[in-house]
Amino acid sequence: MGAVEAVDVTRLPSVPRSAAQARVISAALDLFGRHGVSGTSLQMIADAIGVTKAAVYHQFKTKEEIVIAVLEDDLGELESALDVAETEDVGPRAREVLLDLVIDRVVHRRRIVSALQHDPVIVRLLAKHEPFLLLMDRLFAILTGGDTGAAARVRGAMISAAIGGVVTHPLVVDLDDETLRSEMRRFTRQIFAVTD
Amino acid sequence: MGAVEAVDVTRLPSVPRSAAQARVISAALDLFGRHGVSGTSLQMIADAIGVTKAAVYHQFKTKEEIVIAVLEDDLGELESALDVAETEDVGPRAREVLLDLVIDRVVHRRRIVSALQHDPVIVRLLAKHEPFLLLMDRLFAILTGGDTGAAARVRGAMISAAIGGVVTHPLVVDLDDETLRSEMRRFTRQIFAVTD
DNA sequence: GTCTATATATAGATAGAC
DNA sequence: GTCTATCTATATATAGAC
Repeated sequence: MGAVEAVDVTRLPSVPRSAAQARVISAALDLFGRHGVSGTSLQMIADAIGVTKAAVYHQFKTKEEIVIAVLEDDLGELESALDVAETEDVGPRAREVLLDLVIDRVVHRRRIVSALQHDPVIVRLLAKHEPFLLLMDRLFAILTGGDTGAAARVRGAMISAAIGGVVTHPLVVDLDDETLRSEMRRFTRQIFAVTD
Repeated sequence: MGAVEAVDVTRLPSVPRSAAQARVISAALDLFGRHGVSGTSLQMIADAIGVTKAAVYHQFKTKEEIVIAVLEDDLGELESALDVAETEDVGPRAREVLLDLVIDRVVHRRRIVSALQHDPVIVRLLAKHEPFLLLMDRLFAILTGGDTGAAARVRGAMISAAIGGVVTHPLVVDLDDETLRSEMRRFTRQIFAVTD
């Protein structure tokens, strides 16, 4: 037998993209963030790149494939953050590392994150996407410290929702990234310091 | 001059709805929550009620008018909560009353709230809707206690995002409403008790 | 990899009868 | 208040040339 690479189904597939595919993904990510998936047409994506619809369809057979490609790129970042955090033992230290990485990630892309996270099309897609569900398990394990009681889960869910949602909140739109990031860190730590 | 009712532009218009209009609004609210505004067609709304598209268009001239009607109904609840909270002086007590009312509101409609709040079409609409912006000012004034510093605003925004987002979070989907509500209250109070 | 051209379905919206 | 029928624009998607 030849050297066949074993595929690790517990991890996101890392498909190599052509330059043309990368252009589609980048334009789609921006438009999905601003208009939602349903509010973004193939024509809008094509116009943003400066090609025709047919050229986009040459790269991805369907619109859904574009959505999946966008999500795989996006979730790759989250997977990396989890890999780093898991080098620490499960516990407050791993949680702190993870939250710092996640906060960096959402602040850096604050114009896009919130809308994407709640888009009904994306929510539906991810709910049946096995590698994503495994990522969420890893994320929540660190966030709750393994505690599966109602209190720990509500706390984890609220902090997760807070971090994902705050970056586009009207109350903080005029804050610069650095201020927002540091205040988010400070407040998050304060919460854990007290409720642990 | 006759008895002309003065219109209070600082409050939401309370337009009396016919039964047919109420049916449209109710079906639209449900569908917007599940598919987003862009993902919901007039045909879907008509099918949900059991009439034709033309019948829906007889009640509302455009799709946007339906969205606005849905939001006015929805925000009416928020306005009532603010009216109640503002009978207390601005301060921790008003904040506590407001948060309890808002938590009740989002838990009661947990399947819908989160998607609606982040829908790009709705966000755009509300950003130029004066009565809504005034509601947000009142909400944030109570939430921050009038403190306009970065720390207070990030805290207010995170708590606001946490409450709006937690109710549909995967970590808590299996919790019943009562447990979720009481844990949300407990955690929210704990945060304020420590960070005030 | 990108183009023109086209097929097919469905979107939002209106006219006019009952 | 609801219907049938229809208009126009745009959606996803494909065929085939360069």
